Amino acid sequence: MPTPRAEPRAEQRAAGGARDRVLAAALDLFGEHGVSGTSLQMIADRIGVTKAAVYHQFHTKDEIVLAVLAPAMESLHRSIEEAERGTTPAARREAMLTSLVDLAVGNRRIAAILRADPAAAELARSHPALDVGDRIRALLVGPDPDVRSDVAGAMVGGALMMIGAAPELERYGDDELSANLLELARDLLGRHAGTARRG
Amino acid sequence: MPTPRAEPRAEQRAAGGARDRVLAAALDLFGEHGVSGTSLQMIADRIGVTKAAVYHQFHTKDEIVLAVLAPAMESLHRSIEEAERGTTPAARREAMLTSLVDLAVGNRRIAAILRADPAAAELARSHPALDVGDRIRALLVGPDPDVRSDVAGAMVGGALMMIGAAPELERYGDDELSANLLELARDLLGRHAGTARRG
DNA sequence: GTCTATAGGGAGATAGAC
DNA sequence: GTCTATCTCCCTATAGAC
Repeated sequence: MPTPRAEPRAEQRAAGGARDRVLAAALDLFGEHGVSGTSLQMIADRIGVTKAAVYHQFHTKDEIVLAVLAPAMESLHRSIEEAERGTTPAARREAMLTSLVDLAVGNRRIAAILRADPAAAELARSHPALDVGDRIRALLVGPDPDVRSDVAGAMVGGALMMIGAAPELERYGDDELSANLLELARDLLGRHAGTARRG
Repeated sequence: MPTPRAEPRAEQRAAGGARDRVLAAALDLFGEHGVSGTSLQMIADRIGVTKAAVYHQFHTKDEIVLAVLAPAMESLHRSIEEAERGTTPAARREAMLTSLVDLAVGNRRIAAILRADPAAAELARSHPALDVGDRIRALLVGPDPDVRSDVAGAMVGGALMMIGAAPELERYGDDELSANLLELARDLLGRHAGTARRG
């Protein structure tokens, strides 16, 4: 067979090209020091090149942040659209909750980044995927929640955001963690489903 | 009667002295932009003085961060010590949970700061009050938790950290919020109390 | 794709006058 | 307690050679 593309060199194979190595290093460092606390110099040092080499891949720091967050953002967006197609409130809640748990567990470190930086969260909102807090909340607790549902929804959201930062959960695999999170979250949200009347 | 102390001037009365005005501005700005995202220039501008005036009160930025966090840290420390004096696991859990909810609700913005910056969290650990994650966890879920209790404990911890960042909860008063949080957290943690055996 | 070199600005921090 | 002025360092970002 012919060679459609040149073989990547050893350093590139490690993470699939210079661009990907930048993103991998950025993901690490954002998690350790926050986005504001991470400089391009740190990213360059981590992969053993100079700042200028990093700038050849991404022209601004914001581009790097967005590129790190993009896959999770897009996945979240697809999950919301899909959940909104559910025909009953319970079905919509269950679909959103399942996707959210999977997403949070599968991207523990990205959740930690969004948790960890107001600037990053704002940047993410410029992406057509994360001005979606209201849509997620509506899917989880309905359009007009009472206090208790509101608090339960915030607890679930907060818990999912924080799982990446909990050292005692690192020893659990994705499947085990997801199953337990899902069960407890369902419990928290579902307890009063259909009975949430006021007065 | 004599005058034991000079009257504070008008600008000082607003927040009780220059030092307190710095701390108040810092609390605001840390919440808005994170700790790393807040410069001394921003703090100085907010209260209408120069950086040098701020440096007269605190010799480093870290000092400001610690001073902002200190009251909550000390309160947390006292709560842990008190909870550890409980005579049964259930009593210790209940004491810790109650204090934790009160603390988180009463200091929503400080929780947001700790949530929002790895550097701030690390700084806080240098204070003799917040290498205490393990002690809190032991009080909430016992010394040898199963998966489910571990996840439940992390959910409660995460939820409490995030409540300051949830816009939909801002409209609730402290009492209403505390009551609902406490009830739901108790539920999450207590469901399996005494039955958490393995094998 | 990576380098050296550098521009331009804002960061934390200090000195000394008022 | 606050100011002006200044220091040093590191940041993001750019230019141009290899």
